Amino acid sequence: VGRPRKALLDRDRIAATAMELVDEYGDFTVPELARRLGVQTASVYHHVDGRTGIVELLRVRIGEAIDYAPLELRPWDVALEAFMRSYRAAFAAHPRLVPLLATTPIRDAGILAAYERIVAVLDDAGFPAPVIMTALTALENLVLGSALDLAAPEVMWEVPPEVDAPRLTAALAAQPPGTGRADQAFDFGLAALMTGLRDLLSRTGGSG
Amino acid sequence: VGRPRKALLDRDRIAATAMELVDEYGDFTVPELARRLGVQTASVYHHVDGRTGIVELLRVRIGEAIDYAPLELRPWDVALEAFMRSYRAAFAAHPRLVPLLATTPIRDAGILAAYERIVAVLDDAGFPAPVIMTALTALENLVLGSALDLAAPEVMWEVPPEVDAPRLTAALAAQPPGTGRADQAFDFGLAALMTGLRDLLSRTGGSG
DNA sequence: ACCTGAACACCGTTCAAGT
DNA sequence: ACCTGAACACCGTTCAAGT
Repeated sequence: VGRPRKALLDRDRIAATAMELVDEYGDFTVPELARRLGVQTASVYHHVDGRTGIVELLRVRIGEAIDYAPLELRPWDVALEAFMRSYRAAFAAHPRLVPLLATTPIRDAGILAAYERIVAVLDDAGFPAPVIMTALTALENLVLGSALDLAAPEVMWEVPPEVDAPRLTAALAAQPPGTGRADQAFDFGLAALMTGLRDLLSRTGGSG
Repeated sequence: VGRPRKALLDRDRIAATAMELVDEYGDFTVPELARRLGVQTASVYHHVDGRTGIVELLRVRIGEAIDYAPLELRPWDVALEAFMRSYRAAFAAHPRLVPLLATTPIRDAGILAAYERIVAVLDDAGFPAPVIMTALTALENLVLGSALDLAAPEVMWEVPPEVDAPRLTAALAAQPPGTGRADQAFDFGLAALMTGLRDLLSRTGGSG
């Protein structure tokens, strides 16, 4: 009872344990978290700004898991595509966290710095200024939409027996087994967006 | 006190009022809902299967707001693109509902019937069976990712003053004013996916 | 069948009291 | 500064009691 000689808790341990709970149960509560940390619920509040603050810690963690090195690659489309893959991979490591973060995308210094670099890459490549934000938003939507898909149980794509949907059932059966449906959809979407961007550049921008 | 001669509540009024609350506040609680319905909290439970059941009612409502007529159009790409727009428009009418539904996509009879028809359309157009589910998933990801974007406050895309991101700031300033950034990103993404699908068909499928 | 009032377990959060 | 124990408001849900 009273302050221990060495602190029992710190933000890192809180974040790591919350992440464990989300990975296991898809969500967390502060009492649950405290129990796992071997501490009283109220103690947690001395280190973070409420439950919201813990979710923010998890958001930052995901942001830190993104590998920004691909942005150094050239030409622009190789850099962009590789970065988007690393962005999505960070979510894929903790799919059940995605719905908790989905309301508001990551807007920490790391992501903003990455976006600054992406804008520069697109700008230098010759994209017209008015479309750059459109492209960036479309790419982010792709990553978030695909990340949500990772969180959805595969059962979501099963046709209930009482529903008569023979061709949908056949299409489901025709999927390459084992290969992740979600991964393939992301690959397809990313390839399509990249082609769209290259087309756009050759039509409206370029060195001419 | 006791049962009234005519029922005060029904599922439709519950759903409509819950939708009002979500539109206004971005969420709802059962006591809030009961208060607005002029009824005791416990009364609500006689008509729906808990709070989860109410969310399901809202999910169904969104599904019913989708216009399936575009699926009758020809050729296949016109039908598909028009349907995806109507799908997304249903979410756009209640953007703040999206995060509540995001965890699990709509899987009611209407959507399954629509997907059955889309699969048929793609199949008849000549798409190879193994890629049809990939295409369908990519399209759904686009709609859900863009719908989440609708729910995000526009402030999300502001650069905090302490962050040095001049080119991102410039790109934000170069956006066509008034025109929805979210809408344009959806348009771009949809156009890119449609082009990707047409390319895929001409390479792997077709009447040859 | 449908509404009420009371109850229960649980959650997020605060705060005075201790070291 | 950091942990505890107790407290508070609120939420989702249940249930016996009434008509």
